[in-house]
Amino acid sequence: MPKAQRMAQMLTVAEEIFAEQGYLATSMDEIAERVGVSKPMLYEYFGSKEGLLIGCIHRARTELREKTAAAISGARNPEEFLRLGLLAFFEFIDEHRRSWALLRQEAAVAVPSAQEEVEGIRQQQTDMIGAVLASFTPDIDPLEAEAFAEIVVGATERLAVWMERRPKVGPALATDYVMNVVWPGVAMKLPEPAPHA
Amino acid sequence: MPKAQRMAQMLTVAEEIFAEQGYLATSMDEIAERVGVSKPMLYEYFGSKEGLLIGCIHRARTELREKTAAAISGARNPEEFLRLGLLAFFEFIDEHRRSWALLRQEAAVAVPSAQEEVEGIRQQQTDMIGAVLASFTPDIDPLEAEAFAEIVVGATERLAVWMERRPKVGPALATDYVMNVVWPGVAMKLPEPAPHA
DNA sequence: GCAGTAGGTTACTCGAAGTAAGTTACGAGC
DNA sequence: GCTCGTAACTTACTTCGAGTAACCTACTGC
Repeated sequence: MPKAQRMAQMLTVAEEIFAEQGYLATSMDEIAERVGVSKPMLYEYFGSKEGLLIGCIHRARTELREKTAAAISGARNPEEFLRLGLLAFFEFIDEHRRSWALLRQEAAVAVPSAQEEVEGIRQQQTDMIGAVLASFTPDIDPLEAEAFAEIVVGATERLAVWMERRPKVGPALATDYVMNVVWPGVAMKLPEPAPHA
Repeated sequence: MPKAQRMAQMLTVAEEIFAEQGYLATSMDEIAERVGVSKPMLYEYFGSKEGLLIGCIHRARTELREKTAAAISGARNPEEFLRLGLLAFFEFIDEHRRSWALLRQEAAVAVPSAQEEVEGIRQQQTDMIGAVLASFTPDIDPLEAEAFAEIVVGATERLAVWMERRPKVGPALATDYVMNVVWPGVAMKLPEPAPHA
């Protein structure tokens, strides 16, 4: 099997097993076996167990970025921008329930570099939100804008975890909850009273 | 050395080394050596490496609960309640910068039971916030109240991490930021227009 | 002065990450 | 239609660290 295809397969299998059992409890031999290949192949392509984990996170991150970019491209005002971005995120999580737990929870633990990958995901989010604020209300205190972005990301992540325990709460409702809490505080800082498009 | 004292010392050393190097990169031999004792003593008192980690988290959790309880005991209205609780949290984080990274990031990774300990911390927080809302606005939708609590906890955690990158932002300012964003959305649901005590 | 136990150690096992060295499949050039 | 190079793969290790068995020692109450 060609390299690219094999790597993709390895990532898929690894993501699944990591999510099932946790990073620590999973052995490279086990992943190799389930891929149908021997352990050194994993090392050939990913360098280390940590490298494999990072590969999983990186792929998810890329996918999330693309979906979000597509979702927000049509927004015309900051509220819509934020809402569409949040919705894209929650939908992504909803589709990846299992892997999500892994990427968020497991990754953090082990390796500094996996940590960085995860932070990269958050960076994407905070940058996006920061950009919304800055473009629509240029006179906002930059530090406060940054804090706001972090708050929204934190709230969103937490609600994503919560969503898993509350099956009745889907992406749309989760988005509403975040917007309800967070938007009034922002609208007060906007130049015009937040036009509803 | 008596058991209780030795255990406390072990926790202190473990917390420090885990925070420095990460959970995975730390060996039990290393911790034992720095404590000045042999490895089986760690196993005698904590059962496993995971047990040791959980011990660290548990101790921090207990301390946080006590500080928070003390801080909010004097609050007279929901806004003050929330503000004092947030402040206590940020101050706790501020005092434990190093350990904080560990408890939040490392714990998640490894072990299901460590995960539970960390969730226990969040549970404390969400329960507290949920209680505030419920007691002051009894007619709120319970699911929405829960969502709100999760949002506040997520926002707070995220801002705590951010605080470490922004040394100028201390507990007081962090509390303000969270309140600024989050409070207007809640105040709208309160029976009276949120009296400032 | 002796018994029991709290606090401690040395010296192992075992499993999993990571590696060295070698093997097979297969397309390009003659 | 053979052969050379390389991409894809394997077997058989080494190494390191979690966890354990078995044994030691000093103090405390009787």
